[in-house]
Amino acid sequence: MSEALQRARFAGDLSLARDVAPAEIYVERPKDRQHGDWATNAAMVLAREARTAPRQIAEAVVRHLDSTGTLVERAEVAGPGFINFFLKETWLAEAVRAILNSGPDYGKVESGRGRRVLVEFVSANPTGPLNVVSARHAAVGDVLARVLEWAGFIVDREFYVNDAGNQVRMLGAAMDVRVRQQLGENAELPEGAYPGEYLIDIARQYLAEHGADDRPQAPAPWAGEGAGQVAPAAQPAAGQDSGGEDDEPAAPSQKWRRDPAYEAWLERLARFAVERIVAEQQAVLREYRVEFDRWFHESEVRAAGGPENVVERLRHAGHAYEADGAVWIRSTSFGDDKDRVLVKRDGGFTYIVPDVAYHVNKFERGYDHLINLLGRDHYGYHVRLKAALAALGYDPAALEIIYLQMVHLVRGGQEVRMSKRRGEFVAMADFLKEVSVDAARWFFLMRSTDSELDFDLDLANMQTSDNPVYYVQYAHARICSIFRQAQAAGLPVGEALRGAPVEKLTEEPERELVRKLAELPDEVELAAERREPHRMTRYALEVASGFHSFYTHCRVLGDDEAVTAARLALCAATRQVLANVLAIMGIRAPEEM
RNA sequence: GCGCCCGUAGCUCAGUUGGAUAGAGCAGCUGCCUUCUAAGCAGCGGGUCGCGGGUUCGAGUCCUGCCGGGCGCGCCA
Repeated sequence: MSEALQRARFAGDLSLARDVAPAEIYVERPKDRQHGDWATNAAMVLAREARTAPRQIAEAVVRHLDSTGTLVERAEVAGPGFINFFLKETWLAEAVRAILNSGPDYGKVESGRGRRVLVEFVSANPTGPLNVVSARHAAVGDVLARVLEWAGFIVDREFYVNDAGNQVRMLGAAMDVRVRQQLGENAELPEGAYPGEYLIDIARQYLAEHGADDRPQAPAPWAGEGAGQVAPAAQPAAGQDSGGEDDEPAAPSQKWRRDPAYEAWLERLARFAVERIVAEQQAVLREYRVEFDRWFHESEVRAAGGPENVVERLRHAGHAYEADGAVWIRSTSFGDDKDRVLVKRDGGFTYIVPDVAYHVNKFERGYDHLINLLGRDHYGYHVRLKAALAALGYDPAALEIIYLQMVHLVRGGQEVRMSKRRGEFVAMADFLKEVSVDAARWFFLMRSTDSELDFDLDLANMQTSDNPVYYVQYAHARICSIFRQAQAAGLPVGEALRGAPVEKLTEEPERELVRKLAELPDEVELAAERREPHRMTRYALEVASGFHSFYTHCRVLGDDEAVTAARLALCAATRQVLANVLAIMGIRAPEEM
């Protein structure tokens, strides 16, 4: 329909102004119903070039407008030069039929044109359970992926597991201590190790499955006096984690010697722990209705020599150099404000190298576009990553980083501090015992990604009014209830409604509701294009509101057979739209409440 | 210090890339259940869009300078 408007408009324009870039010309739905169903600012944009008053142009355009064969009833010039289009009444009936015909596919659009997109999100470190912050990332990432799918992209969801490097070694060290403690030995966590209680269970499991016979007899490398080699700074901080861990342990001050047997033992312990922790993360995310197409392990990239390859390619391309005993990338040539170390003086890779290798891998898998969701505390990282990828010859514009703002939990009007050190770390699994998945997903989706989010536990838990999730679900349940009654009364339901006399929908609440339902495809397209999944919550509320208003003003099951059939058709269309938009959000559409 | 984000009703936030009279929920007040779910509907009150300049037919939106809050600037990950 908007295409028809475009064509009509251009046909009118041509007689007046010559080629004009239509970039700033748009057609939109006016906020005020007085201003028609659609409006365009074309005349005002053209005014300067045509050196003519906007109203004069608008009037000329309207005179030349040929709307035969379109849904346009008439066009009016208004205000400073807006052209307002009023549609024929029949378009409302057409809209209802279109929804019923498309069913579960209603709202899908083709703006993605089949392009392949990889959305990487959560990617929390495999060193502990997921926290509440990950729940926001999971909801936003998953729904962004769904929105993109509805917009015609081919989407894969991926979770990057940082199961290599120093932090994993620290995990092994913490495991070693927990194992010793299980064996009744007096052991203390080294500085920088993970203090979490969860490792106690995992240590117990390890002993149950493997015993401790292969444990090296030497004292722990961080406890001894004769430290040989300088250990790398070991702050097992957030990694590509979603952030929110503000009280990570400090880096160890003592030296740490490297004993091969001990390193191997730590490696075994760490691998065991990572496996358990990742399995736990997978279970929690599945409960949260987030399914990843792939859990990509950093160790895969490492094993394939990815990091070495990246450094080699950069050297070869002349973008890497040596200084101060380290290897650097000349990222300043690609927009970074300083060069970055690739290979540390001790021979280890900095975090970015395997990460670049991972992104090279993504490109090699044929994706047209990459989207990463990162915590706000990682801001600035994208400059480095893009610089490195550009240096390797990839298009940095194909990588898109979305930063998610912080989450604050609120209970009883008070902020719940999320702090590991103070023992108030809120695990996602515990969080989901308190809040339903539906409510959690909704509340995390509600805000735009670059807005901080206060999660009100009291409100999300409310099973009564005030809770927006229930408001929307209630609308769906109400419709289902109507259909139960209709069916019992032998009225037409399901397929039979396709032939309903929907032109009988003439009451204002009915028309308002239809207009809202007709917006779903546009909403999907906008949400996908602008990466704004939070639009879906807003839209769902508007649909629900439109329905509740219709419901109280227009009796569905009435005396007039034709009106009843038409209203049932409207109910069916509304139920379909609600079901579809809830499906996009991964929230249930209950049949009764 | 440099960079980025945020600042809109008492509170939490929308605001369709610069459009017409700035919206919603919560909180407050007033009405509406003999019939399809009142987990609902209708209405009232509530604003210097942080402050000052600028750009233009037109600014919450763009530019600029301040003010306030947050985050980032490691041979950490």
